[in-house]
Amino acid sequence: MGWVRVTGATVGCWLAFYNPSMSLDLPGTGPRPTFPSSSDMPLLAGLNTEQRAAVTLPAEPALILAGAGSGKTRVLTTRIAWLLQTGQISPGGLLAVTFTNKAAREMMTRLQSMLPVNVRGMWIGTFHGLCNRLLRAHHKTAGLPQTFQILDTQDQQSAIKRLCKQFNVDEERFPPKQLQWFIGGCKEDGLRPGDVQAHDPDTRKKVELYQLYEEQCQREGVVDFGELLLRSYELLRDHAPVREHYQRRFRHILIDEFQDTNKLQYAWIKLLAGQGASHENAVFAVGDDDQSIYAFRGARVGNMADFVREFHVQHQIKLEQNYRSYSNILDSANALISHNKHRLGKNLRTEQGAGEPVRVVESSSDFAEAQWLIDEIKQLIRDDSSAAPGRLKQASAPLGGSEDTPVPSVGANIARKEMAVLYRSNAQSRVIETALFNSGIPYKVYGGLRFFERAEIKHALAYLRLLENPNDDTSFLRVVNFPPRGIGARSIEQLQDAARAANQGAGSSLHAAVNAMSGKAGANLSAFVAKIDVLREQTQGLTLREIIELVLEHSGLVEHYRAEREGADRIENLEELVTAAESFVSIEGFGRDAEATAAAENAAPDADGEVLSPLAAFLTHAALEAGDNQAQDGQDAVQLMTVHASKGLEFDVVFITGLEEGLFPHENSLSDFDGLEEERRLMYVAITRARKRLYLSLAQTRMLHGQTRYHIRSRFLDELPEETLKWVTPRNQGFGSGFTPQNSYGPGRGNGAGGGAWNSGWANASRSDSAYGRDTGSSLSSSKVVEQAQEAATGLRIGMSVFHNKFGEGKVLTLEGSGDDARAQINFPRHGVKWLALSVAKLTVV
DNA sequence: GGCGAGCGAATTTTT
DNA sequence: TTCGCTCGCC
Repeated sequence: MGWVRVTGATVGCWLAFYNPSMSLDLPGTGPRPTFPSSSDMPLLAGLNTEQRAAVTLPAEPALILAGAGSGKTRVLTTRIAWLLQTGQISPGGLLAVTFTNKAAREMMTRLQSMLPVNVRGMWIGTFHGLCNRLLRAHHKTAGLPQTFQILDTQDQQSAIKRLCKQFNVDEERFPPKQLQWFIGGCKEDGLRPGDVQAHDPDTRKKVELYQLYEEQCQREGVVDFGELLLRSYELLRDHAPVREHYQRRFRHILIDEFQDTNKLQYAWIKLLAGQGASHENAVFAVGDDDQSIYAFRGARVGNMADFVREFHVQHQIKLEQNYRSYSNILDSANALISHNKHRLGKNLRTEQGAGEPVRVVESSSDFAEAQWLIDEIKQLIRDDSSAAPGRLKQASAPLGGSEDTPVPSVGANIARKEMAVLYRSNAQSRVIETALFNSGIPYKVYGGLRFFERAEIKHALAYLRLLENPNDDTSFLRVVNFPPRGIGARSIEQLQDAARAANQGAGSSLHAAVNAMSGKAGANLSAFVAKIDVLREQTQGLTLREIIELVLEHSGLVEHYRAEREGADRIENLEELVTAAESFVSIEGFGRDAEATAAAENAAPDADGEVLSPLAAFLTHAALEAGDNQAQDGQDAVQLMTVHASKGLEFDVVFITGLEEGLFPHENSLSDFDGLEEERRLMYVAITRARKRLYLSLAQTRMLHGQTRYHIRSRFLDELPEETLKWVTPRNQGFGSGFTPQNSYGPGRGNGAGGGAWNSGWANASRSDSAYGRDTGSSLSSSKVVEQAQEAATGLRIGMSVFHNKFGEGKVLTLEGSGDDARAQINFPRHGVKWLALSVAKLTVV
């Protein structure tokens, strides 16, 4: 069965992220029914043995190791539904945590389709969403203003930059980026400035800045993402009544993607679960250590093992039955991941047949790779009527069979949106995009700016935030002179000085400091502040929509963009903001509902009883959910994304591109063992996205940072079992042999059995270049001349494989000089890139 | 205050 | 190569 994919429709569940409307049924106060035997329950129909076991586990800590495509989300949601239906828990008594809003939404949508339950009241959401909810309900206890604003990463960076300027920090020595990373890291480890061990001057300085940053945030009434978690962790840790209330309440805690939790998140869960306390709530953790690909941002796979140990987990269930892919694909994935040392151990299996072999294609360049991709995609889209002989229609016969038997071919009639082109890094998409664009194939790239991250939207939000919280200096600075109103850097500097000096040196917000300003600067600033203050008054009692419309008009934003040449899109987005607010309100039903909601929430001890205004709620929503990357879905388009972005998705056809050493695995990750293992897990994720057909592709040369780079093929290709692969282009040993781009794949391709076979060699470089409307011919040939000269002088060629006594086999990357001065840059897979003087080094051509 | 030259950096990313 | 940021000039 397919996955329910929720796209675009962000409706229905916003409330759960910021505004509680839980029912008051606490565990223990509800009925305590007897459980029907599991086989009677329609909920459980269609689950396999392991899935069913997981769903119906008793209320004890459990770890579900859920392989790719094993029905993880289904198990999680069915578990919740089962707990509810069997009366073991009331909707208010469970907590379900996900990493993304999308996952939370999907869970709620599915849950709703299983049970007639009001998911809006349930505590299902992201870590950040739930922490926000806790902090809003207990803002006084947590030491925050009720209307605290949330800084996203951009805001945080500008806040740090501002701080650095103010304290004359040398930004060369302490780049704001690095400080941001440092602060985030401390918070993730649960460390306040006073807790950080600093043994060197640099660290001491950073800690000092961390301290100052905290003070700044506190003064301004803003919290960053890390703070949301840490503050809520501390709230629970330091306030027993609050902690005990929630511990009593959340008898079941379910966590999705457990392998992605960081240290603080795990600690938070332990607190809520009452781990180590007299009674423990049932933590149901679902995850896959093989799909842990976020160590770089703090995820700790080790949490899985810690969880098993610390919670004395008795129930570990592996979901290894895969419902997605054919076995050639799964066997490849299994074989690859078996090269990792640190694993909990798991092997995917399928009842579908072998399916097609995994196709491997080597091209001469990234351009040729893109061109090949286009041709292949065209072939796949093509209607059956024009399909080449040997290509079968989509399988209707029983699936399976070896490579020899007719295989369920996906050779034709594949929807574009069922094809995904994956790459390791975003930079790789460019060439592919250009090629797709020129060939007129619709495509959609994931990544990039999201709706609420767009400059014009952030400007509008800044005005709105100032209405809610005039002390928000980040927002103040963002719009004080946007649209331009004659307030330059000098005025702002003066204002900042005044703010610092205010309150006997304790400092004040910029907004408050405006009074102290005089002269022309003072007049302009006063006018701005007055505008904000008037707007605040004018918007009293208005609906959210009216507030935003008023602000857009009076801020001058719309007017400003109207005068701009390319402002039309921005105005459109601003209009979209009104629409977003509108639907936000209509879905949340602000008003009666919110009152009731707050009342319910305040059942918690020490809860602070105000209702969040619709505007404040909307601003929170905007910060916690940045919105879709690209709104125009609905169109049938080829999907382009990084491997990271593909996690959790699946497609009939998957192209994994750029399988070259240095790219995938990425060179930056090669220095340490863990890095390489994470790259391998990344590759594992990529492979397991494919349902029916998988292509692995690599290019011998690639434009990177404006230079042509030579790569050898990824070690991952060599880690795949030969019998599941089909090398569509000849498999070279190493590299080098026959590096002559004269070969063309010519007109006769695409006629092989099983489809996609291709005659020989690589795409003709000039041909593919012309397809992009670029003429790189001259530069190609001139560099070729140089190459040839060097070849003659050294006896080596770029791309050639050579053998060195100490370093082993390597590939020639660069040649320089001639005669005794001749040297070569050689990439040795085991020893890295070396420069060798050819008069000294003994090299043998392989 | 706006614009253009010049410089440096350039995995992966959600909240 | 290309993007984003800073700096300096008009």
